[in-house]
Parts: sequence; structure tokens; C-alpha cells
Amino acid sequence: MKRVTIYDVANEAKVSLATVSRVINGLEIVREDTRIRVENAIEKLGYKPNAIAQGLALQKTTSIALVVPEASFNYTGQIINGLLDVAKIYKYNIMLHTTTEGITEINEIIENIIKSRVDGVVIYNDKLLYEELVELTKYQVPIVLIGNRMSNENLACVYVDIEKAIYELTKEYIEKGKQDIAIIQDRKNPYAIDQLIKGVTRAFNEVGAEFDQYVEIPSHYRSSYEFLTNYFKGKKHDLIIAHRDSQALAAINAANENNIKVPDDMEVVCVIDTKYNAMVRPRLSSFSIPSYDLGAVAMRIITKMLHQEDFEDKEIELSYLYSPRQSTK
Amino acid sequence: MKRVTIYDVANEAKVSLATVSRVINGLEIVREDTRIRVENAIEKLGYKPNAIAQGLALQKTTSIALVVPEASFNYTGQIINGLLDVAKIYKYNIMLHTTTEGITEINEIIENIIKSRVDGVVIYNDKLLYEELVELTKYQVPIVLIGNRMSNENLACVYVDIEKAIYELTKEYIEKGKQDIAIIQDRKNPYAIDQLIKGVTRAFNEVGAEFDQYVEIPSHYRSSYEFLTNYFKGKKHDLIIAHRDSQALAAINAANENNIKVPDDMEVVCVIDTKYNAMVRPRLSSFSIPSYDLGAVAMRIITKMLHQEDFEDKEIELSYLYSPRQSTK
DNA sequence: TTGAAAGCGCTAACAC
DNA sequence: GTGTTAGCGCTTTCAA
Repeated sequence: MKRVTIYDVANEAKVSLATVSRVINGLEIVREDTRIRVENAIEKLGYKPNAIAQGLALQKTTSIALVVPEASFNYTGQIINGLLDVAKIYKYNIMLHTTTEGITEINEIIENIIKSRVDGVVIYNDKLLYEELVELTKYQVPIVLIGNRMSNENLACVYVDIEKAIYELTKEYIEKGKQDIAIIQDRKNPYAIDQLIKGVTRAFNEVGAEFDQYVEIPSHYRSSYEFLTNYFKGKKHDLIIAHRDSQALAAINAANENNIKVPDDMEVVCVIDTKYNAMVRPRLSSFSIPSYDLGAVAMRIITKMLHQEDFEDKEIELSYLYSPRQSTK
Repeated sequence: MKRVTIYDVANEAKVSLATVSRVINGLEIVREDTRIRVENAIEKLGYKPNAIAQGLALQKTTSIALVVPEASFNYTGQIINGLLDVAKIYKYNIMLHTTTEGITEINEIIENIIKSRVDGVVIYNDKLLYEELVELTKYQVPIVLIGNRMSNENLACVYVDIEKAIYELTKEYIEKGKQDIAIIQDRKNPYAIDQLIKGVTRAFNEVGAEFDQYVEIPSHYRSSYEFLTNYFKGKKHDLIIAHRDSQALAAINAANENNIKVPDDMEVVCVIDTKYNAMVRPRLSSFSIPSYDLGAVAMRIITKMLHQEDFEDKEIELSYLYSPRQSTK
């Protein structure tokens, strides 16, 4: 099947290309019978409009760029699904970009995004630096940030207030007299960890105490687990706060290794979990972060920005739900 | 920063747009000093070539479409990473499409892919029907299939022979006198399950036996687990073969519930696993399917097809590695 | 080595 | 209601 253009269709239907264009775009000003003729021609030739040409003519591509950190699809999977579902509704295509380690590379991605002339970009990246965002903003492309709280002219965001979540959790534990609380480092999510620390610290400060149990570990499980296996040899806490479920699991397994029983001897919670939390034993107490919704809302916001729809707030907070399970008492 | 085009750069540098184009594309025929002038202008104006316009002029978009089933990023994540890494090297952009349930929808996706004029498409989808592939092939766009074995004019594939894998595994168990082998259904991966059944059946047939223990279960864990919890009440097998690790875990948990110890009373293996297999106890014996490589190779093949590079075979088989762990003896 | 001009496929005034 | 035509931003002959 050779490339068939709008001209071919016009010829076949004995009309001008303008008319074909009108039919394609569903403009009402076309007479019934000529519309039918055109539609038949389209069908017969198997014509599909060239989105690239349309993009050039219309100055918009109806596609948006999605930037996520590499390798962690376990956590971003739901976000992507939410985003894609909404994108489908509004007929947007998604160009997927992933960030790896290395500051320089992000500039390549930006370069790429700009060149591709997407209509908007959605970013979920825990370590995106402010300067890079500014660079992107210069090109007046609407941006929605997932996770980070930040906004301006054409920058909006959707997030969950995990600082507050952890603050409240910590307060509860302090009230129960369990003040020995530790946070496990997560190299891959500096922003999130920052929020966790802030939350715990705030709760501690309110009772005149100080938080200083930030446990730094290599971020990959194997070493993380190994480190913790040692760590728990002579030590345990009332409560361990991890960011990802995989880290919480590492902690539990490591504790187990040292005969520390979870939740009896030590409790463990994590902030974001995956479907594997339904399968592990003990099941992890966690905050149900609405990942799917984060993606869906982000995409919805982009469409609003693109269609100049008014919207109340550029910073949208989604709520979490704490779900106590078997890793806490 | 307003839209700056090749004309603006040409003006700024006092050359024609043709020259600017040459500089952008690194053509050697530009004199040193004028090249510098152009480069300065580009820098000054912050010019980024419009990939859409280039796409129109060149009749290629340097982007490829990736089609994966929704929701299972746990398993496709590595494939995507592999694909993206290679795509980066060859400067291709990725348009992400996901398939949900429903036959009709796949046609929408195809429509979309064709309209977007990607240079090629990579498909990982265990239930893509042959007719749809044919529909796509009509548009003479190079296609690479991941997982399914199939090829023709502009259709290549990369896969792992899990039929053989399971055949060999089964043979081994039969030789050990463990003939009570069951396969757990996986609704989401009919093609893979089909391969598993074929493998086991072949091994059984060779010793004059017949395989008939295909356990049908709802595919979501909750119900899967619940079903199996009942299933194992009066029954157990020598070996359970699951496709995904999540299903194997469901089986193990369900068995546990009924005091069937894995691996002592019953052994369990799965074909593809995720990073969570490093954290669960017992750790699952599994075939290490090289997901990352599947993605990487698929992308590499596409580039070969696109650059008319010759390549030996349109069907590339990657090898698996069986890793016995704690769920088998 | 550089410039002029046609063309990639489509949209959107503006005529008729 | 339909056709003509001028772009959209870039590449690529063909001349100069």
C-alpha cells in the first residue's frame, strides 16, 4: 500500500483537497452527498491523515512528553497507566522519556522534547533540578509536575502531601510512647525522603525532641539488605519508615535474620507500595498513594492548560490513605 | 522565548536558510567562518530545529511506536528500559501505546500509529491477533515482535523459547519420578501459557503419558489466591508451573495456608520474575528471561530494518537461564 | 561554497 | 457549499 495523500483522495472523489480536509475534520459545511463521496474515496484508498503534516500546519502535535526515572516502573507503572487512559480520551499521544543518572543527560532530554514540539510535558522525577525546569519553561510549553510541589506561569503540579502523612504518623507513635523512629535512606528519591524527614522532625520538635535517626544505606536491595542485616545485629527501633515497599521488605527480612520479629519487636511502614504488597508476608502497612490518579490528574491538567480552560489551582493535592497491615501493631 | 525558525537564524547570520540547514545537519560543504556565524546565531536565538517540519520534509520521524499491554509494567518495565537505552543511542523517540481488553480498541491504536507516521513499531503483546498484524503490515512499516515467534517481509521478532525451557524442566522432573505436574492459568498471557502447555505435553508424550493438569484460575491475585487456597485443601502436586512470579507467590501462600510446605511438600517454579523475587521468602526458582535484552535487541533490529542493514535472521532467539532457588528442591 | 525555489501533506482564510 | 492559495518549517536539487 503506497503512501496516499489528501490529494489522492481529492482526485478519487473529484473534489478539492480543501473539501477532503473538511470531511476529515468533521466540519459541518460539507454537503451530505459529497461527504459520502469523500468518505468512500478515503475508505477505498485506505487513507490516513498524516499527523506530521497536520502538526506542521496547525502548530500543534497533540502529543505530550512524559518524563520518568528509568528502572522504577514498579512505582511509575500506575502513574503511566493513569496518564495514558486520560490521554486516550483526549486523543493525545505520549512520547516516553526516561532519565538516568547524570546531570548532563537531562539537557539532552529537554533538547529532544523541544525539538519534538510536543504540546505539553509531564514530569515525574524526584531529582529534577529547578534550573532544568526553568530551561524548559523558557520554551513556553505547559508543564505538569508529579510529586514535587511547585508552580508558576505554565507550570502546574499534582502531589500527595507525604510530609503531613508522616508527621501525623509520627505524632501518633510519639503519643504511644514509641519515640525510637528511624527513616531509611532512598537514594533514588531525595525529594520524597526530604519530605519524610521534615514530617518526622516537625512531630519531634513539637514535643521538644530531636530527630536524628536517618539511616543511610545503599539503595539497591542486595546491598541494602546486607547492610541492614548487619545494622540490626545489635540494634532495633520502635518504628522503621521506608519510602518504597522494597526497602521496607529489605528491612523486615534483615530484621528477621537477626531474630527481630515484625511487628512485635519492631514495626515497619512504607509510603508507596506495589501489587507485591498483596503477596508478601507480613503485608506492609503503607500509605496508599493514588499513583493512578496522580497520572490521570496530571494529564487532565495538561489538557486544561492546552485548551485554555480555567482551573482553580495550579497545585493540586491528592489525599493519601493510611492502611495499617501486618507490619505494624 | 518566541518560536524561532530557520529563517530567523538565516537572517541573524546573514545567510540563506539552506546554509543554516546544512549547518544543522553537519554537512561538510559549509565554510568554517560561515558555519561559526550560523552556530553563533543559533546559540544567540536559542534555535532548536522543528522535528515536525523535518519529519515532513524527510518523510521520516525518527520515532518508533511501542505497544505494550497495560498494567503489567512489572514485567514490561525492563523491556522498556532496554528498548529506550538503545533508542537513545540511535536518537529515536518512543511513542508509548498500551492495549487494554477489547478487540476493537487495537484498531484505534493501529490507526493512531499509522497517522503518527512512526518509522517502525515494536510490539510486546501476548494476545495480539494475526489479523491486526497484517493490517499494520499493509502500511509497510517495519515491525518487531517481542515474545511471539513470527516473521515476514517487514516483520521480525525476538523471543525466548519457553516451550523448550519447560519441556526440559518437565523431562527432568519426570525422570526423577515426579509426574504430578500442574500449570496455572494466566489469562493475561495466553500465548505464553500455550507454550508452557506445549512444552509439558511434549515431555509427557515422550514417555507415553498425557498432560491434563491445567489449573484454570482468575488472573488477579486476590481471587487467584482465594481460589488456590481452596484448591489446595485436598490436593497438592509435585510441581506447580506458573508463568509470572506473582502467580507462583499466590500458589505458595495458598499452599502455606493449607500446611503444604514449599518446597518440601510441593515445588513451585515460574517463568518470568521481577525484582521482588529477591525479597520474598522462599525465593522463587525461575527462568531468567532476559527482559532488558528483549527490548534492547528489538530496538536494534528495528534500526537495522530502518537503515537497510542486512541481518542474518528475522527471528532472533535469546536464551534463558534456569535459576533454581528456594521454591524447588 | 552558497542561494533560490520546489516540495513534503495539511489547514485556513478568502473567493466564488 | 466548494475551490484556490498561501503558509507551517524544513530539506534538497539545481544554479550560480
